[in-house]
Amino acid sequence: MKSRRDELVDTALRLFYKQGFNATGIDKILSESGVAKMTLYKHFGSKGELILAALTRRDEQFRDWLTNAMETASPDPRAQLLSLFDALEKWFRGQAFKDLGFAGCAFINASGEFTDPDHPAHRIAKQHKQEIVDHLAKLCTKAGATDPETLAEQLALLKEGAIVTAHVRGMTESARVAKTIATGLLDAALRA
Amino acid sequence: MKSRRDELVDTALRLFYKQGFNATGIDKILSESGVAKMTLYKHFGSKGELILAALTRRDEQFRDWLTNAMETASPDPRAQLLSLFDALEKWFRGQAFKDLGFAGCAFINASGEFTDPDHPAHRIAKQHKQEIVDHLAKLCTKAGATDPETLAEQLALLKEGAIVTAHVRGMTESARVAKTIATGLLDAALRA
DNA sequence: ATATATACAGACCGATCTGTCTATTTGTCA
DNA sequence: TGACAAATAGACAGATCGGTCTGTATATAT
Repeated sequence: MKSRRDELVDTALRLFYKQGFNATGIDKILSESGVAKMTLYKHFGSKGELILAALTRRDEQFRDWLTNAMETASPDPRAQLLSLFDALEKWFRGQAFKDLGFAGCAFINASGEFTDPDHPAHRIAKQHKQEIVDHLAKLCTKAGATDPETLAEQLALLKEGAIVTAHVRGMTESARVAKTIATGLLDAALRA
Repeated sequence: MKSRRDELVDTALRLFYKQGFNATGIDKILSESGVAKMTLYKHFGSKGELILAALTRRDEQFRDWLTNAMETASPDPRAQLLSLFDALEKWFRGQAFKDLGFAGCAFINASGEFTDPDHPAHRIAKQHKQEIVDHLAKLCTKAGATDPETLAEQLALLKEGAIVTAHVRGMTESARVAKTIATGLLDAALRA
């Protein structure tokens, strides 16, 4: 059973994601979640803190989904790395987070609204991206890459490019474009 | 000598880019540009139209800068394609648009705030990205690629990935990561 | 010099924003 | 049952939002 706090964070995440952070007012989050205003300000000191809580929730949710999708795909680390792009394509098609759909990456969007790198929301976004790179690097090591950090950075860059292309241009095939490039990179890096 | 309209669009672009669209109020644009409110509403029917004008201006400005940087780099189309990533790195370092600096891609940011693909601002963003892909495809053809469209999509995806990585994570080296991958792609595609 | 277009300053409007406050209701546990 | 914590509804404040309006000043061109 969900607490009032969870109800708030989930509703906030959904609205922030679909309509933007600054464009989403507190009152809409309250009415859609059925929570009273004072309850919000008891759990969070301000709208800003609710934004951070929503992003933190998204970080957990997204990384859990991604790591699970990759682990499920195959036991082989190389195949797991490639399955990243299959997972992305499902996401782009709206098959990953049913109540959210696809509206780009919440952390890219947050960085676009809060461009200052020191803004707390931007920091969370940066941290989220870094944790994904770290996860990829571990897999690259397991796969036997001679320079796992560099390979992980390359794969992560392909992932970001695919997300942006899918969102801005509505091109869900971007996942396959990225996967093709990634296949070549893995072929070259794991040949040794 | 700049018209009042240009003054408005330039100021609006700068503020929208650095602070976001929804977070930037009309009054701030007016006070910083020194233009009267009625003048704004004589030239533009609404804030929304000013947003579109600012994005249109950015589209011209950015594509002019990019094509010029690439043409200046070399007469060879293959080298021109690679110089895209050198130009990006200069941009990331704040050496491209002095009054604007680097705060990510204005069109990615716009798509993040206006997630609806049918929103006029999102449409402009999509169009901007498409025109860059088209330009790259022309260069790929000139370079002798057997499948210039696919190669252009790949290079464009690398570009988007580099931009996002540079902005969200503050990693200006992302341009070099992308360039390394692009070099491999060009080697393979132009070997024939 | 007069007509015309353009831009100015700034009051003003209704709506909406975040955040505060009071007073009431609900649920839990002893 | 009674006490206590948590959540409720909703009024309210102060600021800011986008947008309208009035009236004045400036500049150019005939």
